[in-house]
Amino acid sequence: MRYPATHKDDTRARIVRAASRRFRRDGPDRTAIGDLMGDLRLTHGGFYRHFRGKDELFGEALAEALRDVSLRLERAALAAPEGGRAQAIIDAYLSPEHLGDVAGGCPIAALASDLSRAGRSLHGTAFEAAAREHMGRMANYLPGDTLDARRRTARVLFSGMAGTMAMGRALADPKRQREVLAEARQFYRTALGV
Amino acid sequence: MRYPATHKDDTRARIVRAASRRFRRDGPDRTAIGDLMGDLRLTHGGFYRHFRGKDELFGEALAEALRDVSLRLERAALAAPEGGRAQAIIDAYLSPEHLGDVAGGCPIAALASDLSRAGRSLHGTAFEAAAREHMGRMANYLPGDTLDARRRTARVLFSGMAGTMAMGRALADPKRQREVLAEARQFYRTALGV
DNA sequence: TGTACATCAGTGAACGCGCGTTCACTGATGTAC
DNA sequence: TGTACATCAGTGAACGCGCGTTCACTGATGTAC
Repeated sequence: MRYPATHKDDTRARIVRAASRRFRRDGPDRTAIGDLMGDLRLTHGGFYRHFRGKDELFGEALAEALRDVSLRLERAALAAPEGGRAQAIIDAYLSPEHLGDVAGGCPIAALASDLSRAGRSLHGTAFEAAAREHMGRMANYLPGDTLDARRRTARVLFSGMAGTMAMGRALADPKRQREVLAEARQFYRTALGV
Repeated sequence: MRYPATHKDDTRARIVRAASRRFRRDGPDRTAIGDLMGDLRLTHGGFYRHFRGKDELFGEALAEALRDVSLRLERAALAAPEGGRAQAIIDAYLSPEHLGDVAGGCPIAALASDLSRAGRSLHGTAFEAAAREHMGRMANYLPGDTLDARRRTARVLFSGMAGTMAMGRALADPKRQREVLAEARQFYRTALGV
């Protein structure tokens, strides 16, 4: 082989990482394979040694992005004292830093309508699994009597906060953006009683 | 003139209406001018007699869609008894009918990430005005001591419900979709105390 | 140890397609006389 | 009332561009002998 045995896996992983950022920033329709490969100083032709096509990459990139964000939120939760973990998650998610970092932020917020359009075609993909995992992980830090109730809360909370994040990013004025985030943090903390 | 004086305005309005449905259903990048004009049995060339380009149409179509939805929600509110209006709005928005009707539903839910990407370029457009109007109109039916507080609630509520709607549509199983809607209706009613 | 060969990640030209936009033209009707 | 002309919404060919995907080729390295 031309390259060490790990090289191909390495390249593949780097493509997924670059894609997860570009997809979040520009959306799937405005992300070109050529630009993506250019991020790694490669050319577009080589892409097909790693993926069947753009759709396959989209699913994987989305899943990785969500796992990333989810683990980051978990770290924020664990850094807070036991009683303040739900609040820590809400504050971390609805932070100005997150609003400013589309490319590294929550893929649900960055790609809400693309996911909605993908609809049934997402069924059974790595992203669906990652979403379930994410809701389960977050449920551990949310209030609720049963695990099921906490999972329900996670679904409503995270889809709601993603919507607010998307709308906040559409605002032109940074001051208004921060206000909306603050309003939402207040709202969700009160709603959850944390 | 070849056509009656009202004809051109008529055609323009019909283009906006068709566009508002196609944009919501397929997203701006997958909506082709040719298809759009085909909806009215016209050809693509004539489009430029009415609009400077696709972007101009996008802004107008979005604004009309939001005004439409907003007025529909207001009618739902007014059909309910005085104490139940906020609930009526939440129930109408988070209904299975709305989930099933992307093309005729809330453009914030249908186009959240496209709006987020549009960012500053939305500033000063008809859509921005329509969004402000919508939040103001809804504020009339929400709880809160001051108009400003009710407006804040409207922003959080509608961006949140839009996110939940987008995520709900991404689910493959209709039963799960209805569950998520019911959870969210419960959540927001409780949060607003209505 | 040295040599010939096989492998395969990556290259870049080419193909096909869809789409936004432009533009010369059409033809039905209103208007001027 | 009748005729010539102007108007302009709409037509459809054409242009230019970007992009996903394919494919023959490259060339560095591992392997066989």
